[in-house]
Amino acid sequence: MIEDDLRGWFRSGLEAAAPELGLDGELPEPEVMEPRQKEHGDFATNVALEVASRIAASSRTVAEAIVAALPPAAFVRKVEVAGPGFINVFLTEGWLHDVLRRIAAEGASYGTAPRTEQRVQVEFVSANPTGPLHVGHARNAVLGDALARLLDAAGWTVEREYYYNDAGGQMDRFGASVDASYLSHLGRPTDIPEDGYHGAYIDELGRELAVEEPGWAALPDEERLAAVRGAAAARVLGWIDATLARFNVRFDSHVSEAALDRKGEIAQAIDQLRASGNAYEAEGAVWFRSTAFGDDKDRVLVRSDGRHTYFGADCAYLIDKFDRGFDHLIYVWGADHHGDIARVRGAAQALGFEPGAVEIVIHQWVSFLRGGEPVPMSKRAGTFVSLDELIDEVGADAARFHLLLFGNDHTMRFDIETVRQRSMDNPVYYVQYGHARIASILRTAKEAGVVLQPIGTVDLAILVEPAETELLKALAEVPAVIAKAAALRAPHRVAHASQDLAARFHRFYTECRVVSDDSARTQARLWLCRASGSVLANLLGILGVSAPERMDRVEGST
RNA sequence: GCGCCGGUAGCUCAGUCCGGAUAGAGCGGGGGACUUCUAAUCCUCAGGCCGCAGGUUCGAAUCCUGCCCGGCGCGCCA
Repeated sequence: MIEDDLRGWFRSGLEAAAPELGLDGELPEPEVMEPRQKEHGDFATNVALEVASRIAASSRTVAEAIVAALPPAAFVRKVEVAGPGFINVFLTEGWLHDVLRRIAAEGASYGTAPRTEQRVQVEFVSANPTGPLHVGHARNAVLGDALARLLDAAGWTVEREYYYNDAGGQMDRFGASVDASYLSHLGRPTDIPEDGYHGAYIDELGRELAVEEPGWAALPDEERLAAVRGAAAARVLGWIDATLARFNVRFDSHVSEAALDRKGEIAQAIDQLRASGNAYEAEGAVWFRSTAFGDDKDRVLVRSDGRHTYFGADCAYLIDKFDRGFDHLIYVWGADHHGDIARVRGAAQALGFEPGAVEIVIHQWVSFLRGGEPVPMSKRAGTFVSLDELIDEVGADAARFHLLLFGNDHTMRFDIETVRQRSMDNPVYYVQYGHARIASILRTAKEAGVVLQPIGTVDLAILVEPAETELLKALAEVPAVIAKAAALRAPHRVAHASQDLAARFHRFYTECRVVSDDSARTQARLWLCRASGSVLANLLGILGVSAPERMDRVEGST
């Protein structure tokens, strides 16, 4: 990457100039930045400003000395000292043309880092199977999925996991609700409990089970309830998977709390905490001493009625995860769970794991609106908008892109009316259109009988128009963007990069005719188009958004 | 009351981690560009006490302190 080359170059200049400047001790790693103003060059460093305060010299003097000590370098056209002591570098276009050759060679892997053995698990969605996914799950699903794709691009070996609590009070209420419907459909009218679930899907489940498993009605209450609850949960999990598949979200594994319990892992985990003195009994319950790990309160592992809490199961689940050999664990949680961070990391530490290996990515809430009006949502009352309906209305691509447009810790608005519009309000179509346009150009060239020559034989040096150069620069930045977005767990940076790349392509399209009588220019520009399309597809791929080969105009889409 | 997250153009948001030069983008508003590879596009103009007040620094949207406003959370709920 050019930035790395420049950083090393600046460092050698700095090191060479250090003795005469009287700089001793550790030298800072020069920061390479892209100046906002073109007059300030292609790249710049402020390293002279950084070190000048350490010695009695003006930062400009320091900058001059560093520049004088810089070794010769290819691609560097001009170096100057500017302002208070910035060192600005102007490059020849050759480095940009090299980027094009690199993209041609690397294709779909351009911008990604080499695969490493570092294994990371991303656990997300993890909604309990008490009902279909609704829009409230959308951001978590998309963020977790995009994060997994992004970390994969950054070289991690990634596994995506869905954990669900199929034991506990909520599941009991869900099971009792379906059971009531089940009995009613078999001629034993039964009211759904007051605190139960009331969506239409409950009745659907009850009816299906009544048809398929009428024999359960003869079982004792406990056994029948367990059978109904288990079968209903399995069906709901099936729905959830189907919905997520439509949303382009897939998992490598599903883990059930009840399974952990059956294997005795939960009891074991709690015993382990007791043995190490990190758990104690009080008020008839078993508590984790999370205050010893920075939490503001101790937390209950086993309630006074003998049932473990979700947190108790979480401890067993932590052991389960680490036992599977992950180097790093990421939990994707909504803002309402930020208070749980300290206890989970505390538990990791108490159980003998490296707490730094447990990372929680929090996202803020989404307000769903329809034409400016808030969409009412209550899961128990069954008045939520399901994720399936959202996908029906706006499409998976538009929903995903919109949800990935903003920083994780920003609350965001999602107006279903706006996002469904194929309008300029909708950046996803802007970016996708860029890709479709490129495909269209390549088709046009093919139909015109233009045969793309091997890139090694094409004179790329004729790509010197400002629109071409700006496009090349955007392509050159992509590896750094992906690396940074991954490091910051910030897929929205990828979304913004895709918009920027699309914008630069659209400008290039407007200003530069690709397929023309000038065959040398046609060849060079076709390679630029190919590279742009390939990189755009890579970026969209990280977002889990499709890169269409064509997009037909829609009526009234101006 | 305590904790976490936001507060940047009329609106929605980048930029804050790791301080740099004249703070960016989209939408909306004004004005332009289609006999040309898709006008779902492009160009141009207007629009900013970067919540407020201090502090650190050669330099602060960015770091520190306090405050204001909004969201979320705060012992055996999930």
